[in-house]
Amino acid sequence: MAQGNYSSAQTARSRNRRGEGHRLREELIEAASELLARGTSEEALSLRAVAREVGIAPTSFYLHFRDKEELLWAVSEARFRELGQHMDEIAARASGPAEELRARAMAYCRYGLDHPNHYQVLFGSEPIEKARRSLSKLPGGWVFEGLKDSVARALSSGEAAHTDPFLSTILLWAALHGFVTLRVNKPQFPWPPIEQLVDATLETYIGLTRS
Amino acid sequence: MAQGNYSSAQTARSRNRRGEGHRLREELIEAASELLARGTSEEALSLRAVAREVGIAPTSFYLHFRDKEELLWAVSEARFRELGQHMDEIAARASGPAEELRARAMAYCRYGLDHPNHYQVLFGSEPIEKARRSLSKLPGGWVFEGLKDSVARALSSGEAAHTDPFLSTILLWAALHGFVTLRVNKPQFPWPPIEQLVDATLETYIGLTRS
DNA sequence: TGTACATCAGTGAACGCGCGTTCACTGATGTAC
DNA sequence: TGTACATCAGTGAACGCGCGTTCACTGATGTAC
Repeated sequence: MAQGNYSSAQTARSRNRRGEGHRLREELIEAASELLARGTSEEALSLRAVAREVGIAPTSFYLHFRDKEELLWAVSEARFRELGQHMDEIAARASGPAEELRARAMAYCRYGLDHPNHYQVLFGSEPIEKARRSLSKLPGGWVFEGLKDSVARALSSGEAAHTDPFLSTILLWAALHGFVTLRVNKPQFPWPPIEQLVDATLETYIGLTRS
Repeated sequence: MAQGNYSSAQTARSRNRRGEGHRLREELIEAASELLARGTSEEALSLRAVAREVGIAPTSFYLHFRDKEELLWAVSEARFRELGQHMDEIAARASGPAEELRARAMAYCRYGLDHPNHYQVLFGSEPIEKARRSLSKLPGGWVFEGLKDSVARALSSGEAAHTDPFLSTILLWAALHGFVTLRVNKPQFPWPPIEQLVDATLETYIGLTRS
């Protein structure tokens, strides 16, 4: 009897109860994230590897996703939620708009440096849907909006109240993105501590000075 | 008679003359670059596709490279040279340190936006050799050095002569890198013109004002 | 000047692998009667 | 309470593909004598 051998799965999987087939969808998303976290690149990630990780037959993948793109879309939704929550939590502990913005910026960098392959899914590849959407409907757009609000509060509480928050946020975002991705991709470069880079950026762009 | 069919090659290739086998090496580098320019991603690039493009048997690849990594290393050397020359040429036409720095920064962005997959090879992936090297020996390190010199000249000719050129160059580089990669990866985002972003960056980091 | 030969530049068949995707199928379980 | 059945959650065999890599080979050409 030639039985399937999905040996990667930790526990022999038992099928979901009737009406709970959708749970497999979440399992697939988390398995894909796990493989990414373990070092598989977004491009190298295969459906078969994800199925193996979950402990199902390769064909069962199609019960919940049309293809890899649809899976990665779902992964990015989940990871964006995670990044957003992470930033909100850290920011909530800060006192005052300046510290909050700094906390948000640092949380963003930490997430990218600690989860480079998840970060890559979020910001390092073209999303599937090319249709134009409003900014907040864009995948992860609300993370940007959260940052922008924080920038706006910091600006209006400081000396640079006249500066355009939208432009400032773009400049800040691009800087943080640059720090994260270059540091990940060029680890041999003599990088200063990330805090120094973030502080220098906030100081020059937003006019924040370290308290 | 079953002959190999390397149909991708434009012209039927004739073998190199004795003592000129090394020419195939250059052909392979340029073929790989061409495929990247046409949209194949760095990861998806295959030895067989490169061989097909050149018009040789897949096995002939091994006459000049051990594997794909070695090929990509050679591609990045060639493309770094190209980027450096491009920046130098554009900078040479500028008048004064401020305009020269602006020209360099814009040339960097233009290169990245016009050749996203080449840019990806240069700055978007980990190089093979992990050994620590001096900055100028790092692949493309001299491009950074050129930018740093330009930053230093602009700084000392302006009002911010006290600022550290090394740190300023890192901040500038990361900002430019962020503009390029985010714009490429998130084309649906309402980006302002690249010139506006670069000018705003130079103004805040280096203290340049648009003449 | 003629020829044997070494070398150089590349070939061609073959391999095993993992992949995405298809198709018809299975077997447990909840439900209608 | 018992049972037939529909449905749901997932299986398993099979396919063709392109890939990296191996190995022994070929055939043109320059060179030594």
